Amino acid sequence: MPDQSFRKYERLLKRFEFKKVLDQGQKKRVDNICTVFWLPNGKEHRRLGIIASRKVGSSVVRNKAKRRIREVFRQIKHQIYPSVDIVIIAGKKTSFVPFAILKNKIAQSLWAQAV
RNA sequence: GAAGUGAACCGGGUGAUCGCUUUCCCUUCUUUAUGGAACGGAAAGAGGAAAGUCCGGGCUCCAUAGAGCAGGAUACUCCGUAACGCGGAGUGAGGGCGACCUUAAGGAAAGUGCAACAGAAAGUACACGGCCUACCUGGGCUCCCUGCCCAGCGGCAAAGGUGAAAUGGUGAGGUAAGAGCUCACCAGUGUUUCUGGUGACAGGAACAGCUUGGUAAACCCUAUCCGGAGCAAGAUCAAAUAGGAAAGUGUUUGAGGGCGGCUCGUCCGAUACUUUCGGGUUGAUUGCUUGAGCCUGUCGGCAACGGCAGGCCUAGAUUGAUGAUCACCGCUCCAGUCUUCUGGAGAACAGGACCCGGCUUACACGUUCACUUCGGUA
RNA sequence: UCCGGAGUGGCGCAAUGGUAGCGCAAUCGGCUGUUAACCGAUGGGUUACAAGUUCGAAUCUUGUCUCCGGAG
Repeated sequence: MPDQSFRKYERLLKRFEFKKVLDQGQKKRVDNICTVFWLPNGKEHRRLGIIASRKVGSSVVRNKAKRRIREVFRQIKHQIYPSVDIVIIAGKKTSFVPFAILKNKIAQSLWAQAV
């Protein structure tokens, strides 16, 4: 059983960290569901940041989108190149597509980047 | 059985695996130490509206929060409450066959304003069309008086049409014509008074004067209440940058400041303000959850609510913790089978951010109680 | 957390208690060989929603919804 934990040092927490990834990283859209940015960070672990603006919906919908993306990252993080910062911008459909589809789509996009 | 009225409740449950936040315990690492980090274990972990931010408080700072003006809010009565614009019980008015519901419900006899169109007139009432010539003046008819006709000076507000609204209504008397001018009854107003009620008010009696329009969710008046800002309040620690430069203005004869405006008062008080140039930080801890707290019982009260006794401890995040997968049970809908099973779909509104009391709004499947009207049967 | 503003035909805007209007757009007709321009006509509104005050409400009052903006 691989480690599926998701601790605080694995997250992006500051405004400038987000800005660096968004400005300098590479971008890919995932089928109207969300948008993924990535940038190598030179550390020994991956870090994830999630953006869910008010356009996505009410606070219930926004929090649900964040939790689902966090869950996907937790399950697939060992398939990703180890030292990279990732920012995912949630879209309106993120909270409503079935979880298996969401997981496959995000995994594919990150897998393609790793190769 | 149908239609309806008013309250109260619920907001799926159990179990498993992985993961998140906080607290406690143990071990290890690090640190002079407080402390910090990691593995493991245990416990706890969103709502009835957490929402809108519409009111009221607690708490913190500004003076132990002061006076007046301005400004704002409220507006039948009594009670409840920390307080309220909230709640309870009543009163008046309006609606409904009824259960019951609605109600910003002080003052128009302090003043200013407003009322389209229509209408004579929309307010110190007026006189379009009308009615009348008793009194007075002039003219005519008439032999004269009496009398008649016309006009004037005047009198009148009954009938007319308009409008949302036109100065009480009906009847009789009265008169030149009329009029609360007088009378009877009715409606309404004011004063005094009796009875009931804590009170709003209700019921009755006497007298007065006949009558005073609507609008204050128009300005306003009256009464009561309100100091300001808000946990990004406030407090502590650490780091970094700077204790900058130039010009102008004011000042111990008091500058300037004390978180909405003005005046006063009071406190602090030696540097303050404006413009231009240049530079830098926005971390950690605390506030932070024991509170007008929740549950049970009992007593007082119609009730809201309050007193007493016992028990309980129940989120504290900061890119912001509740998710993913699975099994079973329960609910709703659809299809098959066929009278109890199988399969599929679905389960709302919605997420704490200092904390409480209310109000308002959103809400799936449902449950319970009390009452009303109509119909049927006995 | 606190504080403002707006909502009227498809679009942009008027109307400060008294018949809901203007421009563009739309539809129809004319002009032209045809289109545009031009000329003439026509339709289109629960004034965001719900209550209330008033004889009468887009306007006044209260509550709600949606959108936009500001301060720290």
